[in-house]
Amino acid sequence: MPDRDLEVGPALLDWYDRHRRVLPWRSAPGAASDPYAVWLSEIMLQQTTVAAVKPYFAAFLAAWPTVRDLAAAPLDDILKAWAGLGYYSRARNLHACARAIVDQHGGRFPPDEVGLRSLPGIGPYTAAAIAAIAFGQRAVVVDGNVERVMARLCAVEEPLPAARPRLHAAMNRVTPQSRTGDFAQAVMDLGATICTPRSPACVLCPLIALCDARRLGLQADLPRKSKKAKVPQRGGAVFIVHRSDGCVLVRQRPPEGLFGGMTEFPSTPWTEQHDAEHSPTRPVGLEKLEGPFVPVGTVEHGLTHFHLTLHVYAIRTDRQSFEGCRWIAVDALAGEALPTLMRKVARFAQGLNSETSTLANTPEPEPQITLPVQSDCPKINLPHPKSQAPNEFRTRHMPQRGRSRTTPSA
DNA sequence: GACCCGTGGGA
DNA sequence: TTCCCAAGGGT
Repeated sequence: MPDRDLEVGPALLDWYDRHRRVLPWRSAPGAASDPYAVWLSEIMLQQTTVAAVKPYFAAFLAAWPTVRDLAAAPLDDILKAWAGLGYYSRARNLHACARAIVDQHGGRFPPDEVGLRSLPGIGPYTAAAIAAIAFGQRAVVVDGNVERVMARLCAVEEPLPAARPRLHAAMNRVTPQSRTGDFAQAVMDLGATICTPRSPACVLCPLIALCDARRLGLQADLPRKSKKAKVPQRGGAVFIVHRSDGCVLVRQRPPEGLFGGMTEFPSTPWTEQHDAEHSPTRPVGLEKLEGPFVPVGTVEHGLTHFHLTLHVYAIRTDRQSFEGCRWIAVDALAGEALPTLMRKVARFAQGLNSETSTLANTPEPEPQITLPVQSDCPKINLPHPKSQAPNEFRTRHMPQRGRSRTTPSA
């Protein structure tokens, strides 16, 4: 049905001209877009919601208005600004990509898919998106939205991810020769607002007359997906080592892997058979640390491949140095490259710093030490290194502390 | 293809 | 509560 394929482009572009979302990284209709802004937004939007990206996009653009500014920045500044957004390899690749643009491409983005694809952090989707949106190239842009829309439009019943080649081919057939960038964003807007994963709003859809799934009544069942195994549980102990001057001990994660390059509180490895009752094992580098360990609560955190329970211990010490660690004032934690997981831990650090530890002086009836730390997690997010970034990030309240303990629990 | 890699919001 | 999912990329 090649006629149908030709109708999709005009129908969708017409809809896009009337209903496109207004987003900070989008240029005005018809205006040229800044490749740097397009690239930055595309990297941030990988597996990340528009709402989560907005404040980070604004902060980055304010701090580093051009790719040269970004390339000149220390990686750690970028990690600090990225903290909380997740998938931190994106930030490392962002930095590497900016440097490659400056060092190998004269400070300009390659205007074609092949050139873009060779840069760190730019895969098939992002290369196509930048080529189409920023450079007006005809490219087949396929992300999760596009896959869903194509699966429904063409009633592809083969489950993902096996159906990918078929869905890419469908997008290729439907992509017009001109306004490719607008078309790609139109499909994504449609997927985000109408052709949604659950209960699609077909009555509002500009493609309703062209949609095979709708015709067959399959729209709610597509795309099919192979189901995923549930995530395992892991646990560990994390230590807030604090001095009387209000400093706590932190260290950097290894440069690659989980939370690579980010700041953390020293902790044991996170294992599947962590025993909370067991005496807390000192992390590598803290072997000389002496008790008493004061259990101050637990932190729950969901990650992509496992769920983590961290048992938090506070330890007072006068030792001046620990292998691979550094001291930092509790008040300065907000400016650190702390991932959200560690910001949850950081909540327990506040109030531990005074000479008369509040832990020893606030008797509470509650026998439980475990504290709920859930959705209202720590927005201890940072002011920005260079600019004074938008102050939508700020520390909130302190967690309530459980019963006081002054004796070693281990 | 299979895994790894974060986080927050909605149903 | 639990599960799903969001403008994916790297290995």
